[in-house]
Amino acid sequence: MRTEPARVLLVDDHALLRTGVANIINHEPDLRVIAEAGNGIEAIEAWDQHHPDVTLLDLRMPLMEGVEVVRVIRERDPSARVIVLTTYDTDDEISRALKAGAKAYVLKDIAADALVGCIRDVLAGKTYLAPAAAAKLAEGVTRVQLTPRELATLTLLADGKANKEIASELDISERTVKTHLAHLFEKLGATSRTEAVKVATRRGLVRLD
Amino acid sequence: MRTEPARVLLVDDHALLRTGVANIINHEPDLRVIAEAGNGIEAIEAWDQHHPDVTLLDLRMPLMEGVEVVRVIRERDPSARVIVLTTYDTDDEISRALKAGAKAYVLKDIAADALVGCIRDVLAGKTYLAPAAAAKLAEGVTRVQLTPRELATLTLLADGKANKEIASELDISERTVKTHLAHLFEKLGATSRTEAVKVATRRGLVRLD
DNA sequence: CGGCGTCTCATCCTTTTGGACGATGGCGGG
DNA sequence: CCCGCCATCGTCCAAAAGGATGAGACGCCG
Repeated sequence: MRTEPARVLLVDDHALLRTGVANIINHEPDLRVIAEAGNGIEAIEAWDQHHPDVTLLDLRMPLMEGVEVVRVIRERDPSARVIVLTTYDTDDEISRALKAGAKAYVLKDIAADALVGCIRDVLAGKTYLAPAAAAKLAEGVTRVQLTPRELATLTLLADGKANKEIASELDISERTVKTHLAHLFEKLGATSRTEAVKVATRRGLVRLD
Repeated sequence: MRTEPARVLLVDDHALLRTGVANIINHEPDLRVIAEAGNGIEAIEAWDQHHPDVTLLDLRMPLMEGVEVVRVIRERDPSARVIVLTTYDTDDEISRALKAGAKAYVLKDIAADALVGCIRDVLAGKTYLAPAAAAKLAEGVTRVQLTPRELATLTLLADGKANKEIASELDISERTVKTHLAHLFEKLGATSRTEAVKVATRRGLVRLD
């Protein structure tokens, strides 16, 4: 006798991609997409309603970020299995997703059978990292750890603000802003603000879009 | 009697999305995917080989940019029909794609039936713009037109280079760099280099990744 | 031919940035 | 209780950036 197929929740803001993935999954006798969601809020609702065996989740969605969704789901059920399926592979996003409790991190250029294999692995209790993602993490052994204030400063910096404006927004002196900036330059290996923004963007610490 | 189904070439570096879209298209009796490609080079090869009735094309691909693919295809056959199917909607990419000869610009969050409708429209000789894309273009009536030197300066600027380095790389005086920068600030509505990078990135004039 | 835009460069000057010292208070862990 | 990390703020100074103003050369288009 055969057991019931594993129940999959599919979350991505691109309907076209959902269709494609759903098709691949439903093609497998042991897997079945039981719900879809197009943003983070819907994802949580769907998860509450269905309690799927595994959730395929995009980061970068409207309304609620993917990492946050992972966190909420794992809060509801610490044994929940979430696979992050995304386009981007900055070391920051990868490590944040894994830290939040994702079991796997795969990129959207993955082949269909590899994705299916990954889902089965995760259902079997294993974890899976896309080679590219693993490499990014490895090189990130020298991971930058920014303090809250440094991150705040960096965010405003990337927004094109001047030191004076940053100081005023954070309600600190311009001198302190310079200190944070000096630390940022140090940690990011940059020598100027524009270079810092470039490096931070590459690493996924801030986003300009 | 019925005519042969229209032949579609599908180009995207995400295999999963190709599967999804192919599935949707092949579901329609009057459409058929006759080839797929995962990057720009393959796309040209496939086009040469098959001369499809319509090409669905992602911008942002490895090896060869989508806009360039549009250009090459339209060079081969000025009546070729290309639909750009992408995730991003910066006014710069939209207008460059249309200028290169794309017949339609749709985003990946489009619904399946809308995509099919768009393909039929284009096959019928019409054009189609995603509402979001159209809006971006409209607001971009005040489109910035950068001169070649300004763009070169902007690119190096976004790479975090100092004026002196930019001057040396472009083989001009630092003074001239400042002039270009001043013009850039003027056109982008920025007052500092970091702000200029932010605005330029948002508009799709440069990319940091 | 006579603008118009682009690219080039200059000088003068102010503001901003970033580096080099240093210094205080708080807080958590060994 | 001390050490290290974080956050805060100072001064002094040199370099970089940016604004004001002006100008010569070239090419294109009406």
